[in-house]
Amino acid sequence: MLKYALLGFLNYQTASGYDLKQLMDVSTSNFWHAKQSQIYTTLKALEKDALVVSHIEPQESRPNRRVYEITTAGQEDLKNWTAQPITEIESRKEKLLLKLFFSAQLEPEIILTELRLQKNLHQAQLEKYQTITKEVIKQFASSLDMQEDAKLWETTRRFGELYTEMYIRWLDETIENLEG
Amino acid sequence: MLKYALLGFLNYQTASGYDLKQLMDVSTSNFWHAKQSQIYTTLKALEKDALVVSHIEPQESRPNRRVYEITTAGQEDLKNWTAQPITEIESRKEKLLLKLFFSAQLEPEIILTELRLQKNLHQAQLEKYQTITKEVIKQFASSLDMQEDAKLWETTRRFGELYTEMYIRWLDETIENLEG
DNA sequence: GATTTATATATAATGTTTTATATATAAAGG
DNA sequence: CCTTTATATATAAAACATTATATATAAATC
Repeated sequence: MLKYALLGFLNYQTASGYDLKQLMDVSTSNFWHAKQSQIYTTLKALEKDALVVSHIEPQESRPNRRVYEITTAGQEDLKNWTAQPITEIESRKEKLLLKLFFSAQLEPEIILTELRLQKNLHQAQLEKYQTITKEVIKQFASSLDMQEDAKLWETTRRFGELYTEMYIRWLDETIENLEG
Repeated sequence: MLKYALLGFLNYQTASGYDLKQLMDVSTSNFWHAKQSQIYTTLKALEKDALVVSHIEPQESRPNRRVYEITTAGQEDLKNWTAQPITEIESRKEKLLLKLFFSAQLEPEIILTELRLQKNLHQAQLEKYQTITKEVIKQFASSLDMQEDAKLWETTRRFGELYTEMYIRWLDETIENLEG
């Protein structure tokens, strides 16, 4: 799947592995993230499959950049993928819930401390979605002149916002439940 | 992490790989799922680490069962893990959002069809959480006489409910957005 | 002046997860 | 009667993802 995230970005403009890591961190990390090492190895695999090509861009006083460009085959592959409907629900993995499920023997105070910490983290995250992420989308929309595309980007930001609000609500309910 | 899901269940009662797969499917699949093959290989690894022990339970007219039992070391490991706080936010992967993010070139009707399909799937899922999952928790609570533990199980079910309601709300918003 | 952060790529080793396959029998459904 | 579903375990192969490490320089911060 990372494959398509990378092709998706390269379909807008050429980019290095370093660029792509940063792009993902500020835009898709809400619903798709990757480590640097995976991005670099996946780009290499994409080039082997001729879905992208790269060339070295020499730099003075900075390490040289390997800049990737999507090929026609890459664009086709990407379009095929986006047209393919998803017919199931995505399954989640939530370590916190797993731990909670098996925490009956723990002191309630220990659980409560953890839930309160999570609340702080999610409140900070919510603010990021409402300020930084919103701003980043605006910036890209105007710098790339992609107001139409930005509407879709905004829906994914909105998901992050709603999700985090839901999470905080669930934490509040659960905290109250354990306190009472 | 699957390791702790398995230890967590075995801390309640002995079980075979087959049992554990079924248990997870009806209880934790909302926040932690695993394939049969991973469960069997992880159980084997746990036994190698002496966190569980197994013995064969012969059956007539059914394949023999390999029944696992948690060891004292396993119980300690589990307790250490539950006591260890999680200090970050869990990151999600949502294929649908990734696809949507890069779907600007697609016909809006194709996107809308997909979102409407997802709405149906999530509505069915919501009903499951509100009926089947709720009932399963009640059953386990009374058959194991674990009313206190069941309160925690219920909070995880509630997460699934809230999450799915949120998802449907986001789908509604997004559908309206693309229609308008 | 020393440390940290940012720029930039690359790969080895390890860990996690999925897909696929093999085997065998009984019960249930069409 | 035939097919599917349920019971039950096991492993190989592949795909996906994380952790760790190496290298090098400039800018920013303490």
